[in-house]
Amino acid sequence: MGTAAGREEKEVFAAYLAKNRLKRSDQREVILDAFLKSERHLSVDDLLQIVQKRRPDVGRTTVYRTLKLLSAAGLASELALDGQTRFEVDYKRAHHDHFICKSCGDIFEFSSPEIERLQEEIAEGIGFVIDGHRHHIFGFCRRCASRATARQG
Amino acid sequence: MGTAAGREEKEVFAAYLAKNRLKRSDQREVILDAFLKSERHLSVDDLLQIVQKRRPDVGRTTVYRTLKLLSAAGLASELALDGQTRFEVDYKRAHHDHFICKSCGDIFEFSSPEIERLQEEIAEGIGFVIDGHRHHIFGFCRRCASRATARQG
DNA sequence: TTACGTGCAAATACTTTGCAGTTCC
DNA sequence: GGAACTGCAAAGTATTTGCACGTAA
Repeated sequence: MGTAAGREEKEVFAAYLAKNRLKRSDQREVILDAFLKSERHLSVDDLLQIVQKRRPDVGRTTVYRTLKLLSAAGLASELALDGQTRFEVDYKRAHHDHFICKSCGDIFEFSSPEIERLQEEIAEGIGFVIDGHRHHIFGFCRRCASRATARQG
Repeated sequence: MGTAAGREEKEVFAAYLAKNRLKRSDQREVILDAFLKSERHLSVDDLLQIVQKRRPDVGRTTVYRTLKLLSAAGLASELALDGQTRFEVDYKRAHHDHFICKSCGDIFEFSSPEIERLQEEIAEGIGFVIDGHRHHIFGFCRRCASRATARQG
């Protein structure tokens, strides 16, 4: 397992390590593998727990450090959410933003070329050069919203 | 000073305190006054420093607590930025979002009814009920961008 | 064999909380 | 007079760093 899935990502990581004269390690391999399989928006602790099921001796510090490497390698991106950082797989994925349910915590992705275009327009107007953005929309997902409605009558 | 400017906001705060059976205090008054005058995006420490010029004995804890009250009273809103929370005056202000310069740290506001409308459309499509959003655009402000360009040639 | 990686513990940064004393109503 | 407010110090999170030891190349 962990051989076929995410093969390209693993190659990218290996290349990144080589290019920067860094070394491979079992820990990094296990962490990357777990991360690629997860396909979600993970906190460091989420990932640590998954990883420790396979290798209980992996430390939290190493997860932090590896996630940073993965970000640098262009495989992961960070999501600053209310004090906790979450990470998502971000290799050859179209840019997207997030709906975040305040009730169940679920995160839904969306993307809108129209919004991106409007951003650019506004930025140009004030001479601002865009380098990235984070667009978080908070509220209630379909399920939680209908549950709340039901409760109210 | 601090009597004419922001009078309405101060009344709102007084009303909020009364309604919740809370008490006024010199500290709260000084903090609110400094906050209203600042007209910017302040960290807790920014505000603490300003406040302490007038009342050196005001503690950081009280600033934290008062800003929370101001948020609850609808006078301030929080801006989660890279681990530090910033606060801005937010009473009867149109909703807006932020450009954040990665070089000088300056924050510029913008708003776009079009973007808001698009958000709503997308949300409807997945049955998501929007309750708020944060749209941070990172990059370089006019001044920093031109400086960088100049440096490169 | 040497530079890099690891885990632990300590340190840091931001924020909240417990508590004893003070102030408002 | 009693509940609320204050500041300090301590505790609580999330994250980073120093260090002695282990390991890949």
